[in-house]
Amino acid sequence: MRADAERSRRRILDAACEVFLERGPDAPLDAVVRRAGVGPGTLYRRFPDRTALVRALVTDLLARLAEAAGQARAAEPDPFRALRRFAHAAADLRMGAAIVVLLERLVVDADLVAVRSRAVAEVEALLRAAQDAGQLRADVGMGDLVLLCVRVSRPLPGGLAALDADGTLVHRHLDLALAGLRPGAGDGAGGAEPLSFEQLIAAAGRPGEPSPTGVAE
Amino acid sequence: MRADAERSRRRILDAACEVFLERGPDAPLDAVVRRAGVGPGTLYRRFPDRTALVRALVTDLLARLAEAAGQARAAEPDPFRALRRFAHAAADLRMGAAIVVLLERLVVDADLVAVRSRAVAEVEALLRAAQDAGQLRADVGMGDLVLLCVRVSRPLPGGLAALDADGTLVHRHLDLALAGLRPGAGDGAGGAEPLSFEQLIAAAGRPGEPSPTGVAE
DNA sequence: ACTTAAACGGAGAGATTTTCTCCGTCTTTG
DNA sequence: CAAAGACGGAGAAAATCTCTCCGTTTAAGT
Repeated sequence: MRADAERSRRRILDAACEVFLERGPDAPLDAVVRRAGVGPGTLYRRFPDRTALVRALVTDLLARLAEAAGQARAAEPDPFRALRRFAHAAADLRMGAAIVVLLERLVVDADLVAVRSRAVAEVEALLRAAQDAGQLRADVGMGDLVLLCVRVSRPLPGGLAALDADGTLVHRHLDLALAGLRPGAGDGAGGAEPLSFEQLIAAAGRPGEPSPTGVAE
Repeated sequence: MRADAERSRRRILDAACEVFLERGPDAPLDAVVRRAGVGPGTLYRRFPDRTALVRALVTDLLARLAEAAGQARAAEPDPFRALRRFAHAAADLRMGAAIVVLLERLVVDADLVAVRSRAVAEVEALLRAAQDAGQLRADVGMGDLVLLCVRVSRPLPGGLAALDADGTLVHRHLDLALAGLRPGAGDGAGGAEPLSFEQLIAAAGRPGEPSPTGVAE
């Protein structure tokens, strides 16, 4: 692959990540094009249709997510700190959020299952370790962790996004939220069981929700 | 005002709240119409243009927000519990989120300043009381509180919204996040000063951000 | 340097979506 | 039960989005 082609691909993928994150998986590809600073032709040449783009993006992100989790585990002996480092890395890369936004749109084929399983396993290891060490509330599941990351690391709506151009606030709020996951912290977590990853996937894949932005038409 | 007119008005405002929350302040009014289950004529008769609708919505929400804060303060003697009650009420009413999404679009006139000041004062009282009682970290500002509410109570993206049709998860995660605001909790909040309300407003009103969904075009 | 194969940007046709008005019908209220 | 007013929806006009085609530019090998 030619060098400029590779560069374009990256720019498109990065732009798509941001755009889908902000506007949902039905965001105009036109917006991706503008954000990426390439011509429409370039996008459509490389990704024949929306699905191809989404699939490439998800695969890319899941791989990087698994990578980050592994690195966090290797770099931090303390289980909670490892988890925290991972959460921050995930936020930086806009990973959790993008993945969740996008997963629902895809027919999950074998390839995707493979890369997803690897990512889930890595993160689950982090979570388990922290819980086994008694450094993380027992009533917090993978689903809770992922959703927390999604919620905190999503770009703020509208002009508020400008508040956090450099991501300082995301990290600040992520730390605040993580503090709530320590064993001693606060009041019980307002009812309900820990949320598992399976529940998350089940909801995301649920058919019959026509609009991806969640608006019932 | 005729009874059915009043009913339509409410349905439109409620629908607009949800829709703007999910799709940003540029969401098609058409979507509001569909969600509200009224005809386009009805919307455009009552709200001549987008601005009129947004203004009415924001005013309505700010008033309810102030109301909720007052009630929380009256109902709970314990300052942290009062704050917590308020946060849950705000989440239920989708208030914080909607307000923040919308504020930026408006020329802030005297009316709006008045209703906004009242709301801010009420919430600030809650916050101060909790801090003075030593039940809330000192390094948390109004901005942090509001943003936390916004982040946690925003509808989840895409199909994930279905996970939380009844709002159970929002309350669960709100409690987790609030737990992170207790004085003892966790590690320091990843650098940075407390975020004030003024900073929030300044960012929201910042001109030169053409797209309200935050996509640079 | 030069050739060639490949990638690039952007104009623009066609399809789709969104805005907003007009009007015939139905509802509230006195 | 009459009149004033509200309602829904069809649809014209405008805006946006998708996707293709093609002349120009760029990278890589000789």
